[in-house]
Amino acid sequence: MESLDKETLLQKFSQLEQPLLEEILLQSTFKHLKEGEEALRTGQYIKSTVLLSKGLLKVYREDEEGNEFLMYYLEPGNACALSMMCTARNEKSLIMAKAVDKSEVILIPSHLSELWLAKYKTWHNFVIASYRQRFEELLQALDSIAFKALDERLVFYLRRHVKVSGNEIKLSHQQIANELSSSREVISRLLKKLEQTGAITLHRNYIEVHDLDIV
Amino acid sequence: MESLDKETLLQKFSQLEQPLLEEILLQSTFKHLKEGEEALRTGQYIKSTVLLSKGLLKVYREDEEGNEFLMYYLEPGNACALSMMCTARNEKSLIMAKAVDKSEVILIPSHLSELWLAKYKTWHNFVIASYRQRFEELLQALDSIAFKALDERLVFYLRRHVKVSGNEIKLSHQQIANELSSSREVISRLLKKLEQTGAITLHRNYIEVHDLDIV
DNA sequence: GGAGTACAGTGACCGTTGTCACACAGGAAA
DNA sequence: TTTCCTGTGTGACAACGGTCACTGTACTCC
Repeated sequence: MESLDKETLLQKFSQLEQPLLEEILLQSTFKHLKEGEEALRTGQYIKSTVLLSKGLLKVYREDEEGNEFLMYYLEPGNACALSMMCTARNEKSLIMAKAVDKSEVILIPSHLSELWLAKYKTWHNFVIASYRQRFEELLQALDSIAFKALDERLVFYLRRHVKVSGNEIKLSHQQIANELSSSREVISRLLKKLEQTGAITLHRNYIEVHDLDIV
Repeated sequence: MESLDKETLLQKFSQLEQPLLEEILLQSTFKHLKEGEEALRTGQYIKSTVLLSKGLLKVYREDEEGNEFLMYYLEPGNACALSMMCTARNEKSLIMAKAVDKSEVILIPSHLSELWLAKYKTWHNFVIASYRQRFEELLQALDSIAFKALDERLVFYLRRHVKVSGNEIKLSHQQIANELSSSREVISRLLKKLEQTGAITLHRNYIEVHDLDIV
C-alpha cells in the first residue's frame, strides 16, 4: 500500500470537510486496480467502504451462467453505495465491480465509515447522496430493460458511454452484447441500423458516435 | 389524524429502542390508506419517512405509457427505503407505492428521522438495514427480468405473493400481466401450463398455489 | 330468468431476439 | 507472403411473447 495522493483526494472529494479528508489520508489504504481487474465479487464479504479516486469502475450483476447486466459506472469522486450498505453489518456483496480502465480505490475500514456518519456531517450527506444517486441510476437501468426494446436499450447504453468516456467507444460488439446480456449478432445488426441513420460510424474495435438524439 | 396504536407499533417495530418508540408515538402522524390508494407517486416531493404499520404496500416503477414493473412489497414493520433517501434532501419520489390492502402508514417528519440517526443507534441500524434489504429485493427483481424468461418470472412472482399473502392469490390474470408488464393472454397461457404440471389450480379471480417448487 | 359485464381460454399471426453456419476483413506474427 | 486470430456482416431459422379476434363462462344487477 502506498500513501494516498492528497491532491487527487482534495479535488475529487471537495464536498467533504477538511478534517475528514485529513482522517481519510491518515486512516485509509488505497489500492491500484489494473484494467479489467475485479474490485468486488458477488458473495465476497465487504470489510471496507469503497471510494473511487481515479479511473472507472463498472458495477454489474451476474447470474449463474455468467451473463452480465450493467447497473452503472462509478467515476472518480463516487462511492460504491452497496459497499456502504454491506459494510455496516459485515455482509456479502450483492454485485460485481470491475475496473474498466486502470483505477485507484480508497478503502475505508468499516468501523471508521460508521463512526464518521455521526462525526462528520459532510460524510453523512455524502453517503446519503450516494445511496440516492446509485438507486436512481439503477432504476434507470431497470426501466430500460423493463420497458424498452433492445434497440432503445442499446442507444441508452451508448449514451451512458459517451457521458463517461467521450465519443469514441472502444468496445467490441461482443463486449456490448455481454453488458446488455444479448448476443453479438443481434448487437451487430442493431448497430448497423444505427449507422444507417447516421448516428454512429462503425470501426473495428471502436464506435464513433456522432449524434444519438437523431434516432 | 388519529393517535397511533401503541400496541401495533411495539409489536411491529420491536427492534427499535423504547425511547425512540415513545418519540414516534408523540411526534409522528399516521394515515389510513384504502385498498388501492396511492401512498407515493413518482415525482412527488417527499416530506416524511414512511413506515408501514398495517396492511401491504406495493412498490413499483411506472413508465410514460402506464406500464408497471413491480419492485417489491412492503409488509408491516418495513420502511420505504426510498422515502428515507429522498427525505434527507427534500427530493422527488422515484417510485410509485400503492396500498394492496387496507393499510396504515406512519409518517415521520424528515427533520426528525434525520436527527434520530445520530440520536438512536437502533434507528440508524434500522435505516441501514432497510436500505440493504430493499436494494437486495430490487436486485432480485432485476435479475428475474434481466436473465429469466417470462415463465420463470411468473413463478418468481407467484412465490413472492405466497410469501406475503398465503396460498390463495387473489388476482386476475390481467393484474398479474400489468405487474410483469406483459399481456393477459400470455399470462393465461403460462398459468395454464403451470396448472398442467399440478403446481397451481386456476379459479376465477384467484389462484390456488400447491407447490411451486415442482416446476 | 335474462341481460350485461368482467374474466378466462384459445387459435392465428407477426415482429423481435437468440442461435447456427459461414463468409469476409484487418492486423499481427512468422 | 502466408498464416492465424479476432472481430464483423449476414442469411436462415426457431422460439418467445405481444396482438387480434373470437368464444366461453361465471357473477351481478335488473
